[in-house]
Amino acid sequence: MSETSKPGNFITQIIDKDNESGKHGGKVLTRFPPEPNGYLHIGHAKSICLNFGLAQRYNGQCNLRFDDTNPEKESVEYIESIKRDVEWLGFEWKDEPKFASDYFDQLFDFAVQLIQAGKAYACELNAEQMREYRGTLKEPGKNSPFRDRTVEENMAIFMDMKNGKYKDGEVVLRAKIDMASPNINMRDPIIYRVRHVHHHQTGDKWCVYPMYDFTHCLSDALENITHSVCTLEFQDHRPLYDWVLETLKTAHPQQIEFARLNLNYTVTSKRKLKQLVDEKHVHGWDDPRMPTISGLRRRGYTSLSIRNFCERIGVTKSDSVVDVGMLEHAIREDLDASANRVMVVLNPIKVTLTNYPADKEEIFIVGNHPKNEEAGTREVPFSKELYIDAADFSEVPPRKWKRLTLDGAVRLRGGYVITCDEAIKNEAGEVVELLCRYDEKTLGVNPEDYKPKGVIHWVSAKHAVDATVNLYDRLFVNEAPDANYEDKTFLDFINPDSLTVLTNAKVEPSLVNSDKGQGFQFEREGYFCRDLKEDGMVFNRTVTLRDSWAKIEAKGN
RNA sequence: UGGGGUAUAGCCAAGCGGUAAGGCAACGGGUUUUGAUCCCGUCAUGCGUAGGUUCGAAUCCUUCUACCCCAGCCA
Repeated sequence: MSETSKPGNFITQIIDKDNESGKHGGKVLTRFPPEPNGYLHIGHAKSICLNFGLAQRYNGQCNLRFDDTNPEKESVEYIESIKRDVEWLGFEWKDEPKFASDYFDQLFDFAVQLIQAGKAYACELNAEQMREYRGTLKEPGKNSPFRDRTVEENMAIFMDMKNGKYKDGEVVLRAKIDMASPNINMRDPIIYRVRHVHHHQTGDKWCVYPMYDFTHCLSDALENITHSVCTLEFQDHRPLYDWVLETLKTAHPQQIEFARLNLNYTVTSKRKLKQLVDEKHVHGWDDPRMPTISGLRRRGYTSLSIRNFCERIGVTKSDSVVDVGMLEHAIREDLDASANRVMVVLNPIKVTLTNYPADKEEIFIVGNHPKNEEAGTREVPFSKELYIDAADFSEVPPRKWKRLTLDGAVRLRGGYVITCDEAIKNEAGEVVELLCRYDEKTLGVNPEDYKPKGVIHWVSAKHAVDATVNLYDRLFVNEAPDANYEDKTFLDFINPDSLTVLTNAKVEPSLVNSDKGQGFQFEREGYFCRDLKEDGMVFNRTVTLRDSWAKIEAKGN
């Protein structure tokens, strides 16, 4: 049954109808079929959530299949990263991961069947001639001079192709369909080519490799896939998909196309992502600024937030561009509920409490989460000298200022109310230290005769731990870096401030015991996570908190 | 008339002949020891255009328009 609280889409409607008519015997078997030629990105996450989600919804299953028919571009490193990413997203594929290359023998036999049925032929047109014979979008193509070879001749050549008697590019095997078809994919498409290269799975066994259009439909059929979900650009390939399966009389999965994900301020094309990595505009595929699954993970995105995001954007056939704000909302929502709060001073300025004993120390018990008691408490040490953020003090405060200022009082989060008496400056006129008084009657209670302006975070200087904090911002300053511009490429839109490294941050001591990858809310600053790779105190900003003060400030006071 | 698709708010998206869901964003207001969260409220007489059918149309028909994809021995 398709009983579920989750909203459906046009694909679930198709499946519901299939289930009513008993088309696939009520079974649902989907597949996620990446080519292992790069790392998975947020666009793949949409496809993964869709395919595995469909399987879950209908109590079916989903295969992970590597579409590895073009070995030159592929590698085992990519295969491993893809498995890791799919698993991390929280999905389980049916049985062992599958490879199109597992079917090379059967695919070869299918090609032989086509030849024997007079539906495929060996063609020795070179690439340039092939293009000429293909025709154009508006003009029909013309038949290859090799189109009417005998079955025997085609068989002999195909065997010679397989046996290495041809060099790369000398001959191909083509399906014999219709050179005048208005659909270019049907103009005798190439189904096998000669390529003397090592394959990461099959080694040197083969020097002929099947093309996508021949491989994909048959792999689906061999696995008894019921619904073969792919992106819109394959719509024109569906007639060929159906032709191959009908001609070979195999099982016949239904190809269904949906719109791929586009995100503004982001590029999601493997070619461009690879370029960012190769040209070192970022520090690798898992750079936290990358829209790759591994980049998002290192940035601090949770798999739940990505799944929620994919669910919310929906599945349709219309090209659309989703606002990255939606992604940011998804991670804020998850982390607000799940991340423990902690105090970290990003740009420290010293505060000395003139009326606090020099040798005194206190331990405050502070809640880890404002709405979840089960998150427990932690000990936060307090002493005479503290750090607060430079941005939390202003000598000449703007209107509506709710932070520290001369003669102003403010609550130290989880601690006392303090009042600032004096700002000490260096020769350059910059404030380097604040002399304040604390009100000993204000621990846990509000003062009776005056009202603190606001609440700021802090850390005890003596107990603070130094940390490096990577402040990440969006990688591109242009909403559509991917679009075609006359004189600019996406590289021209790279945000020069996409990464700001703070090396002087002061974190509260409890953070020393954090785990790599663990997410926190640095109170009043944003959500951060301990870096997955670095051993020391290195934190990455996942996303800022929503900031209504920034809006007020921007409007001018 | 090359073929294949898509058009609902700033963005995503429900809707499937009975009178425009929801989310994001934005904007007001309330609560708050995070300018966060949370809560309350506002936000399409309108569904790409122009006609038609109908008691009734975003939904059916016709016209036009805009945008996306296709001429790899890539997937």
